Amino acid sequence: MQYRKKETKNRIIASALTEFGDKGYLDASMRDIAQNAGVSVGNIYRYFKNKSELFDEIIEPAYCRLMLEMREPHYSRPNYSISQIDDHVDGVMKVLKQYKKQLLILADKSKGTKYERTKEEVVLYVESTLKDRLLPVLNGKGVKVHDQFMFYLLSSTFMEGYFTILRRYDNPAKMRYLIRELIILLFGAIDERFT
Amino acid sequence: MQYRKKETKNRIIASALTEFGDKGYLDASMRDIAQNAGVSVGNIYRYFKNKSELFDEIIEPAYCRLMLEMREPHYSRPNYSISQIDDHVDGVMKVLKQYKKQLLILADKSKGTKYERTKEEVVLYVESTLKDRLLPVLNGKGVKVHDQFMFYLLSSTFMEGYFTILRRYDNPAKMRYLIRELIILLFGAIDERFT
Amino acid sequence: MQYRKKETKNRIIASALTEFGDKGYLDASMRDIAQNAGVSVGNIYRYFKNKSELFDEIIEPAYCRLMLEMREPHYSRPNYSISQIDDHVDGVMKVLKQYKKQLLILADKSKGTKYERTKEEVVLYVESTLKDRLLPVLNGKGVKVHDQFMFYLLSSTFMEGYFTILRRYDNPAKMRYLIRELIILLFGAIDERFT
Amino acid sequence: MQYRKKETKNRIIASALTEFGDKGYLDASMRDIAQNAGVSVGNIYRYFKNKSELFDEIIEPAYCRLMLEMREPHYSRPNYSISQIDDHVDGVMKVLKQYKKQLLILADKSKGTKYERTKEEVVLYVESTLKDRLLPVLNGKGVKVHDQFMFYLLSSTFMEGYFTILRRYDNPAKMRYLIRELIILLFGAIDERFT
DNA sequence: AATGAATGAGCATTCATTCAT
DNA sequence: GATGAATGAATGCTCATTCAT
Repeated sequence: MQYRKKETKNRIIASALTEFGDKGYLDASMRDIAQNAGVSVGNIYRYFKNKSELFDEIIEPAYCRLMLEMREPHYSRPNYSISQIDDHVDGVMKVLKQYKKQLLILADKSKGTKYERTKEEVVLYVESTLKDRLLPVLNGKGVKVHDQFMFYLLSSTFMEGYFTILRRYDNPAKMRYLIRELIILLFGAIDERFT
Repeated sequence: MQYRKKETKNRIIASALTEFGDKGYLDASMRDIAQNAGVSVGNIYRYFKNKSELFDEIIEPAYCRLMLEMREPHYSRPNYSISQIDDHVDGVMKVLKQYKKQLLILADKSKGTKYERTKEEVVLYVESTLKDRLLPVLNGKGVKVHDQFMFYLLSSTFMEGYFTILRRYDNPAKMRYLIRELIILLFGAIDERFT
Repeated sequence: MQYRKKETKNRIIASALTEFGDKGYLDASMRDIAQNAGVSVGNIYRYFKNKSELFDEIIEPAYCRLMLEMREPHYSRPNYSISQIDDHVDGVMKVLKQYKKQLLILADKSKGTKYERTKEEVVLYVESTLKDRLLPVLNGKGVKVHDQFMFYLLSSTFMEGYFTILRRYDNPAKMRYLIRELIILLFGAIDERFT
Repeated sequence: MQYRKKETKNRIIASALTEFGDKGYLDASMRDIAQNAGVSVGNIYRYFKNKSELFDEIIEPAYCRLMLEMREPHYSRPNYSISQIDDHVDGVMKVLKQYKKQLLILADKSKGTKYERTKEEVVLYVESTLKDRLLPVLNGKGVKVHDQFMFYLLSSTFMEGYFTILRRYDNPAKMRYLIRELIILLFGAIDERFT
């Protein structure tokens, strides 16, 4: 056995995930986390230095995984097709299966933590890949993009679509279907409008 | 005599708008609102009965205006055109000019108040007008909509687009342009996809 | 006209009398006193230095009058008769007509002020006159009083009887009748028991 | 392990009893209770939900015991004798031994709580038993009672006598003796006067 | 003489965190 | 390893008092 009991730690983490997901970092209560974990308040502090590090330890793996995933080439290759969309969705689904709760917390419940800008980071990243992919095409066709904020808007809108799906569904098949539709809706759309 | 009364109230309101906008209702601090307004804690309570009514008094006019606006016929008429989009954008712009900060608070920072479900209300309303408008058209064309959640997703995505624009811009002309683009992007898109 | 407007001062005093009588010194609210006097908060402080001196100024005359009255010889003459009781009641009634509210405040609502021990003072004084009057008689008859606290108890009981009457009735004739009955009840009683 | 828990609770209760007894419910300060108990403010709230429940938890047992005691038959049997007085005194003494401080708080320091009318309740109850017991006797003797308020006055006076004894003495033998004297004084007296 | 806006210390209560057991 | 008792700073709010007008 290790220095800390794995099972206790897991119960704390599970309880914290729910609490952070329900109330957000700032309004989450250590007492409630302890209670729902069936653990004493003090004992949490044997496993985690404080509320902030409890949050970090729970959220960091999801954050890292997300950052890695975002850098996968199939999110930024310069053209896309149905099969590429499916690569994309496959990749996303793998992350979601492991980290759905954490990602929702990252998106909306991380105010007051060092992760509070994660959603914005992702949006900015998606925006930049959108630009890389679409601008050359548009320039090649002589289209002048009047407002580059449209890329940001599209990116942000896209991400919110994701989170809307995440919040509603657990069924992977369903999620996969809807994400696919969302991509086609938005990026089918943007290609047509700009090209 | 009124002796600065109006000006103090305005300073409190301005400070509260910022505080609620930054931290949300629950995490906003009356002490901080007072401090940033350059006013003593106790003095706030001359103007507002308590934290909850301070929030209400600031947010309610925006909420009412929003609800009225939403019921305007040009948001739900059964077909749309560029000129109708412009009606829509005109209406929205009038609300935004007055209530931008308040609407952003309504959208994301009103947890713990009676307004906490406003964004969801609006999304559901938009969803239902979308269905009313598109379903007959689609049925008329023999298109079978496989998943009605797409209406919700589109509605939610649309609203988030709005709020993204709001957060970024203050210039009305700019906002008008972007909202117009957003509508064309999403609803141009959806018509094509479903029809 | 004097330095301060008499009428305003009177309105404040009347309002304060009611407030102190209802809630006692500590729980009385300067705001409420001002409101019920139809006067601004700040203005009270032109007439009275602070809450404590407002109380003092209202209560002091009654206190002084009470102390004077208590020293009147007919309260302590060494024997008593129906006519002496009537002297007593006459004296008391004169004080009550002027100072009923104040006396009730002195009795029960002066916690936190320098008058908080007034009731006790009076009880002790009555106790001592009781002793002066009865002890010689009792000794003369060879009666041994086992517990001098009985004098205190009788005195205290007597005073509470007074205040019970005061609280209930405003009609002087009624009060006079009841006070007379109370005296006969208690002091008729004590004479018989001890003699 | 319970680790001082019981002892801390007792210290809080003791301190609260003193504080409520000194200042009354409304003016009692949780800070002061904590300080005098040698406990931090927050810790009180581990043991008692709030000020109101701290008061209730301390006072309720005394209140219940008092109400039970009051309904004992020997307080209302239609005639009385020395032995019955001793039953009465025995009963009262048992309550007093346990709940002296609480009864004094109930009597004078419970404004702002659900117990604020307890003394009045008791007085009214005693008044009604007095009437039940004396009126038939008086009617039987052809005595006309001119003013029924005398029953209330006697009852109130009697109760105040009780509380006067309570405030002064802790010695049970002493209290027993004085209560006995008080009853004989007042009810010896009343019988003679009315009969 | 009067107003009522403004102040700030005080209140009851909560909660992340520490620590004796 | 674990408990939960204890701490104290922070919160929303009130109120006697002061002061600019």
